[in-house]
Amino acid sequence: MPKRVDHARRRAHIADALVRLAAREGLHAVTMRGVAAEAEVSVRLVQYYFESKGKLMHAALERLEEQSHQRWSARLAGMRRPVTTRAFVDAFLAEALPTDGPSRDFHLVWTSYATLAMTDPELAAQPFVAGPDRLERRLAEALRRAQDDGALGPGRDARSEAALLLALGHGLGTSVLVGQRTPEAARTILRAHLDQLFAAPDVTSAPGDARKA
Amino acid sequence: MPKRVDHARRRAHIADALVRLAAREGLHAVTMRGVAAEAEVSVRLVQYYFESKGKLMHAALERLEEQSHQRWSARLAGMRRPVTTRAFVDAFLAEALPTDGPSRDFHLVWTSYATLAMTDPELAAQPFVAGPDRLERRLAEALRRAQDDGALGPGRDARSEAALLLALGHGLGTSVLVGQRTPEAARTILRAHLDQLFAAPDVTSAPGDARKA
DNA sequence: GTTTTGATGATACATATGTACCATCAAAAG
DNA sequence: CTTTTGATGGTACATATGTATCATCAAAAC
Repeated sequence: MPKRVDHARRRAHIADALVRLAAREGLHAVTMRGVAAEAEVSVRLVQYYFESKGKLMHAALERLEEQSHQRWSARLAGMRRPVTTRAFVDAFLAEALPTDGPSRDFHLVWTSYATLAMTDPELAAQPFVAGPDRLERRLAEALRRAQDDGALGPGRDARSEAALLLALGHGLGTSVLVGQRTPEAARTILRAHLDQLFAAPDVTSAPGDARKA
Repeated sequence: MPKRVDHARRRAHIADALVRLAAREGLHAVTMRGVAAEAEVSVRLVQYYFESKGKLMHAALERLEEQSHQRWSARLAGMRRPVTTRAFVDAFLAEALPTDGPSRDFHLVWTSYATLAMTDPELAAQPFVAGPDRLERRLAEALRRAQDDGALGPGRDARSEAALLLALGHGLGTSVLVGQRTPEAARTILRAHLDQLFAAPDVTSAPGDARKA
């Protein structure tokens, strides 16, 4: 047998090139030749590791998802224990907004894919439903726990609030990507809402929560 | 002089065809030939009334904006006077979500344009900032009036809440377009938030009766 | 009636793009 | 060494697409 190569590595390299290209020039401008150039490989190689452009697009989307999951896990792992509900939700929001470069790239390309999936039946809409759905369930669960602890305002529906937070995150993220708002402004709005949501009667549950001046 | 034609009418006809096509097969699938076929005219005519594809895209976007403004005005005009703040905001939300067919088409194509504008410097990002900005100011103004009347919960920042509502509307709209949520579910979430926002203090006031000083 | 000119049609052209095909190289197996 | 085969390069081909060019038609102006 001749030289063996780590296929997963090559595929990841090329998929990353696609994401970079899409983040820079738009997903609509992604082409086989463009991806090959960005990855600094020949077009043939892109064909070799991904049968067709459709497969490549799917693979890049899966990689995006994987990376997102990875980033989220890393952030969770880096948090001080025990993780309060407020801290958990704060972390979620920080990840939900396009702040630094990589995050911006991720959100931009992800949004592009989502927009594409609205009409293209080839592109499974599943990732755009399953992913957020899972996050929504986790968030709802966290909020429910907070509610049991009395940290959540009364008359709140955890499920509904979780869905709201997710939608709000996406909406604010879009406004940032379009250039309407700065990440800081978006963050401020989000935090204000959280302060309202977690408006405790008089008790401050855990250390590390932000206080308004 | 030979036969004269209403250029504005022809341009509107073709632009509408583009929007229909984009709503059905995606903005990325919009092509000169496709638009011509959808409008049932020759490609030459599309070239004749719009110099290039870029101009056509710009024109269609402007038309979208115009139609949106038109729909909003019509809804406002159809409301029973006097228009309470809550009713105003409700109307805004109803317009912000993709409910019926035309609304869905509008939001889908508008979102596609916005996604495109994130990377394409040709497409002025201005419409995606100026439009929402204006709406945001109007909303903020309405909320401020409501606050003066005591209809808004205390400790609320009208500006911030207006921005939140706009972002929330977009986020929920996207979740509907992707198929994650039904329009009804989105509407429910939105209404729940509004109920919270307009939660009157223990003052017993008749719902829907926001009197002006 | 002839001319003029706005409106419209058909088509050619250069280019971009996805994909298929053929060739080469090098390392492992015999 | 020879053979085998995974990895890679180069390129041709069919098609789609934006745009330019040539042609036609009909109504208004003379």
